[in-house]
Amino acid sequence: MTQAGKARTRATVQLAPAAADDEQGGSRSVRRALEMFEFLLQQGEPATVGAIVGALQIPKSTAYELVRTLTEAGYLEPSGRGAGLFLGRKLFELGMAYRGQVDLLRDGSQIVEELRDATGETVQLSVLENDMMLVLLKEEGSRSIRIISRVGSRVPVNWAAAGRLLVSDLDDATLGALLKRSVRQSPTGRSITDVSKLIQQIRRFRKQGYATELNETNEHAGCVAAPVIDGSGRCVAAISVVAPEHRLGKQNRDELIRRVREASAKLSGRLGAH
Amino acid sequence: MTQAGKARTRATVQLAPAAADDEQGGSRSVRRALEMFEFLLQQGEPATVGAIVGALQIPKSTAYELVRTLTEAGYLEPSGRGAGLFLGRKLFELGMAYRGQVDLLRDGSQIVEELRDATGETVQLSVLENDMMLVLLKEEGSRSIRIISRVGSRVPVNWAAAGRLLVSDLDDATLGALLKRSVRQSPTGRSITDVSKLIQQIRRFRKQGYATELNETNEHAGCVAAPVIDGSGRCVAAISVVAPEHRLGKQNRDELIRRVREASAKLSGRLGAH
DNA sequence: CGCGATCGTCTGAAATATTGGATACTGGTC
DNA sequence: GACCAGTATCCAATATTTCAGACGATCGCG
Repeated sequence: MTQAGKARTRATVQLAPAAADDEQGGSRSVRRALEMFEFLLQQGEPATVGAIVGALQIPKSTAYELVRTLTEAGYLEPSGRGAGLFLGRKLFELGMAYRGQVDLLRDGSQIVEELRDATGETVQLSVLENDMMLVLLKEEGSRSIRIISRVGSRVPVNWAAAGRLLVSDLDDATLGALLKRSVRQSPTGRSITDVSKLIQQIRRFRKQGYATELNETNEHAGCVAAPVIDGSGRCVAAISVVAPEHRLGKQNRDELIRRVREASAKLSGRLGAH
Repeated sequence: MTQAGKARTRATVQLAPAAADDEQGGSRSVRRALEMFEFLLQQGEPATVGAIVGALQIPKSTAYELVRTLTEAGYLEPSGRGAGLFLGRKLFELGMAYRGQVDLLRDGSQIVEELRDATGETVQLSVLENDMMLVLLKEEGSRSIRIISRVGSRVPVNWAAAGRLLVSDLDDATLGALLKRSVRQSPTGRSITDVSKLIQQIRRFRKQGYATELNETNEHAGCVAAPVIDGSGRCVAAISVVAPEHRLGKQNRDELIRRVREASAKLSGRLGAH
């Protein structure tokens, strides 16, 4: 067999720096299907097959074939209005099944909503994944503010109060390495990027039992976060409230801190923390 | 008659939906990956690769390959404790994205929870899909009862009060045909299976604005349901409360009916019904 | 300790999906 | 009515995945 080597004749279009998750091996079509999901997830809105082809750089015919398979199975569906496809209902069902299986989410989604209702602000539940903070749940407050993170988005841990709590379990060496890898300057340029300073701050937040942040990732907004601790004592998540600056005066802030800590303690209790 | 202008060049065989999800064509690996999801969804609990191989009847090597691809991408993940795999977090993220896009679910999940909190009973939101009733959302009540349907499960419309409302839009002919195809005897053997009787009952329920059922699918339990109507006047979903028989005495039942109707009216309003 | 059972990886031949381009079909514009 | 741009399907050659079974690694158990 002329095993023509692996000369990956990549269509030369060396566009983007090639996403890191460009693993290879295994079924190609499956990876592509997954990429389609992620593309739509990021978009946050329906896209036409043409758009998908453009974004993912895959052949038209293949894309149509894939789309058909996924659509028939309910994993994609034609957007209600307008043209284009979006994620399908089946994915919702699967997501709910996942939630039902995972304590953190099953109990967390309820507590996050309670906190949202109690404060009127946007509340998030985040975890650490791959050195970054991942927003798992978000409930919009009544007065919604533009916040940087959508559900599913990943941001460096130094961009948010919650992120700093999530890594507060690590020992100095590990933490330092993680920070060195992942720290980025925030949109507003106000977050701490110096690793040793960050470590100090993180230690303080942990001891304190909550963390706060103002204007670091978002002009005129800040957040208050508290750690969720599981049965083994590890910080597995953080609950945070995002609020506009003018509602973060001392009085309101103290109130928010109290409520956030209360909520995260409640969730920690449900996870078996003592 | 639509001018037949050009004879259908290619008899576009958009054949019947074929209840069986045994479609073929398109990427095999993708279909298999999807089957794995559905298998885990049905199981409701983690499974080993071996179990999956057995259930889906696919070659071992292929299964491992697929599992690896899916696991690396976060669509499957090793179950916390014990061995086995389960649905992964990514699916949760996608599910939430879907929810965020669909009014029915975005608003519905909130309203369902409110109703659960108000009544303490298990509340469901269901839709019609492929002749069957599909439970999209479920919130367990404080005193949980064994109910036949999990989220994602499909049951014949004659098994539940909600199901009967979901088909109440259809005209007699269509409704009759649907019933003839899909009606099954319920677990307790108590639900109506006679098509013309069912149609009568359905018409009555629709006029009444709510439906009830007792012991038909579940000994010692019953449910109360009300229709969710969208902007165009169609019944797109139904909210139902499941309760143990002893809490369905006239008084309690009337109270539940009132609350369910209230909740579904509220959701209908959010969807643009007038 | 050795046994059987399950888990997980690996291999090259066989089966299958993928690909680019041709080809219709749609809908809107001049 | 002709035309363009975008959408969607079809085709045969080819590259890729799939498959069966062999193999090593683990695990549980008497």
